Amino acid sequence: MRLSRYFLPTLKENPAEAQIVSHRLMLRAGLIRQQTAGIYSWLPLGHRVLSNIARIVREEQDAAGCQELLMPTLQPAELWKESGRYDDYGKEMLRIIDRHERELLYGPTNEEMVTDIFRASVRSYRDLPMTLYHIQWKFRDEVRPRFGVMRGREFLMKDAYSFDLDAAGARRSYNRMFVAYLRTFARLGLKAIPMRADSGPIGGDLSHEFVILAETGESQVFVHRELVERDILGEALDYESDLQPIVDSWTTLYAATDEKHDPIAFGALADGDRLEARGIEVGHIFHFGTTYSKPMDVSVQGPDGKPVHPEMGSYGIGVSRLVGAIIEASHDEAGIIWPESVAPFRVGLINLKPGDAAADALAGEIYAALREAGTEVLYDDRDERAGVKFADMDLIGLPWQVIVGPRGAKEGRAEIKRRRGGERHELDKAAILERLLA
RNA sequence: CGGGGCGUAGCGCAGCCUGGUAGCGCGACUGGUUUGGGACCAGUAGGUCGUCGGUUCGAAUCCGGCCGCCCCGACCA
Repeated sequence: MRLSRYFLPTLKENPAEAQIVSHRLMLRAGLIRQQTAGIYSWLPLGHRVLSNIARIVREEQDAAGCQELLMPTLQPAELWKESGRYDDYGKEMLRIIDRHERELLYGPTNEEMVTDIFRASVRSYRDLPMTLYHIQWKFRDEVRPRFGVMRGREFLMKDAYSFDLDAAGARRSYNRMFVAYLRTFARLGLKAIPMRADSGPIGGDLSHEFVILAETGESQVFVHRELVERDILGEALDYESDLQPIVDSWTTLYAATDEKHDPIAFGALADGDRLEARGIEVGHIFHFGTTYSKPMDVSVQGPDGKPVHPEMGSYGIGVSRLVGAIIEASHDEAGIIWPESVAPFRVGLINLKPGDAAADALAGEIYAALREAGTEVLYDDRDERAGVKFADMDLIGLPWQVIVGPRGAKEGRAEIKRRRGGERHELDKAAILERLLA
């Protein structure tokens, strides 16, 4: 993509409404624009990031055996009256009346709807276990939206719902999702720590929040250092196997948000193992048993011919929130530093002097070669001063920069710079391509 | 929902107290000079001063209603 033709409205100054760093950078880097309180448009660059995150979430859900579907944003109120939540949910639920005076609502979550879909078509225990998910916009009419996309009213969320025959099956589904979440956040370049959360009406230990570590996080967290150092992606994984040992290995080490913090237990850890940090919640998994399957009268026929209410769980990831959360966890004074997996482009190619024959030729060749190799590259071919291009490129945070100047170009050389850390090398074209395409 | 703040050009702000017909920086556009870290000179365009009403000869400015946005708290993926 040529930057001269790309819609990338960057801002030199901080918009007054943005207080936290991710919000400021998202506005300045041309990722989003606010439409009204807590509701944002995603500009091309931001949309690419959002799509990349959704793609990774989807890949890991599929790998864990979940099936994607897509439920609507608008839901009939009847479903929520069935479960009893229509009155319970309060003003956070956006209620809508259509032309026929039918009551609708903009879904804040989809337990009722997925349960309705399930009960309409699933009859036998043989169809279980089943986990369905979708990635869809949700709306919660927060009294006070803030922090940009981290706490918007409209937000993109992955929500999954598991159906199992019994509690043991539900635990297996829960464990699969637990591990899938660890992998998902790791692939997004984040350190995510599962933390015990309030358990549901059933009690038990099947509720965890996934909190990523970021210096500017909103809440204080206390964790065993080993949890931060583990590399889940480097571990072999078979979703068909018993995952309980893996889950246990994560849940037995100390990890708590400040509400759940137990200073005595934490204090008992060795000095070097105690880690206090700031965190942002980006996911929540939750077993809730038959909370919906009973009142909504869902059952499948069991092996003995008798009806069974399925055990259910739900599992959320805040996809749009993650864009902000990743920035909170990965930025510097100059701007965003995208992890490679979610970067809107992998390479930013700067031609310092468009119009210079040697620079144009070399930059053009590198651009073509990268594109041919399938690498996403944003080519800054604008007629701007060097400083502007450097500043913009640092701001938008692409992982690699290739800088072609007239002097080096004459000798066939350009500079390659890693955004994270700023390390740079002047190399010839072949060496640059080799580094980027290795 | 309680408390506080703010709405003036695309962005950041001054002007308001003490009414007299709107200004600065950045950005945009044109021309020229520049050219490896947000250049310089000259020129141009761009504002129903959130909105409705009141006071006044005259309102961005004073008074009132409404709308919107931000911050702190309570609440939350």
